Amino acid sequence: MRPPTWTIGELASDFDTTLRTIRFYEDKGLLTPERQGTTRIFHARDRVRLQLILRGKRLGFALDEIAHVINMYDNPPGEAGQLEFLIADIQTRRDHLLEKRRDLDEALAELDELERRCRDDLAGLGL
Amino acid sequence: MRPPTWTIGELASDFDTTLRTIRFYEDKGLLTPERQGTTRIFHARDRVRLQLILRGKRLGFALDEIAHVINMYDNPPGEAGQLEFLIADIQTRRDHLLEKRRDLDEALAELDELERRCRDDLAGLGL
DNA sequence: TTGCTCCTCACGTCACGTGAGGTGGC
DNA sequence: TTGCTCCTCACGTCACGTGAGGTGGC
Repeated sequence: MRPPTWTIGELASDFDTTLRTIRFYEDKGLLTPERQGTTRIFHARDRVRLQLILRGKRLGFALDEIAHVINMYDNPPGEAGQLEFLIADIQTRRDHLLEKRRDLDEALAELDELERRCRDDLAGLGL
Repeated sequence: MRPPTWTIGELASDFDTTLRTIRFYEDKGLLTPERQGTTRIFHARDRVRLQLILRGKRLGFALDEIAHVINMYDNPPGEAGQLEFLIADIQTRRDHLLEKRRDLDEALAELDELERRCRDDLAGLGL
């Protein structure tokens, strides 16, 4: 039973992204695939990291920030002061995400309102 | 009673953005401020549009898409076929936003989990 | 041999950031 | 006169997109 591996093309289609993007993340040090000759071989760890990176991007974070977060996640510090610092950091990130959720809910409400207007207009035409 | 107007600096600080960003949006045709000499004067319409643009950006939309949506919003079409097309468009946009909300909730859950691990580690150190 | 997937440059693009240098009214 | 805010280039940056040209195993 070998642990599973993936090619760059498999990861790209699994997560609906591009080869270029994955290579770019490697170039930035966010992914560290094994090599067989020139070809990249990805292991489970990089697969998980890619998923986290892409979700971070969809939420509007910069790559620097994402790198910071997934590295925290990979190895939380062992010292008390650093742990407390990390907990504070988590709190501000949570606040940002909650703000983003308010944005989202407002946008959804406006789409509902716009659809309602459209349906009213349609009904008006139908007379 | 004159209708209110704003300078570029006022809008930038009200919405926590930069002069450069606002000028860039004008350059792209998303904002159309009045001019007094070279100085820009913004009216209520552009203020509202700026708010919508910035929220769209925070949600990760491209400027082209945002332009499309706020123009729909400004003047919904009068013809039945176009109205139905717009309603379908609204539906796919809503789906995208709901997907984004799932991303958000997952990220929030993981932050909670990370914080829990940190607190456990802290408690372990405290013995 | 043909297809398919992989590779490395390297220039282009989108959405601004960041000075450089200058103007206009309290 | 000094400060403040406004202005227009224009080059830099971040996160990739998009070919150009080439390699390697079924």
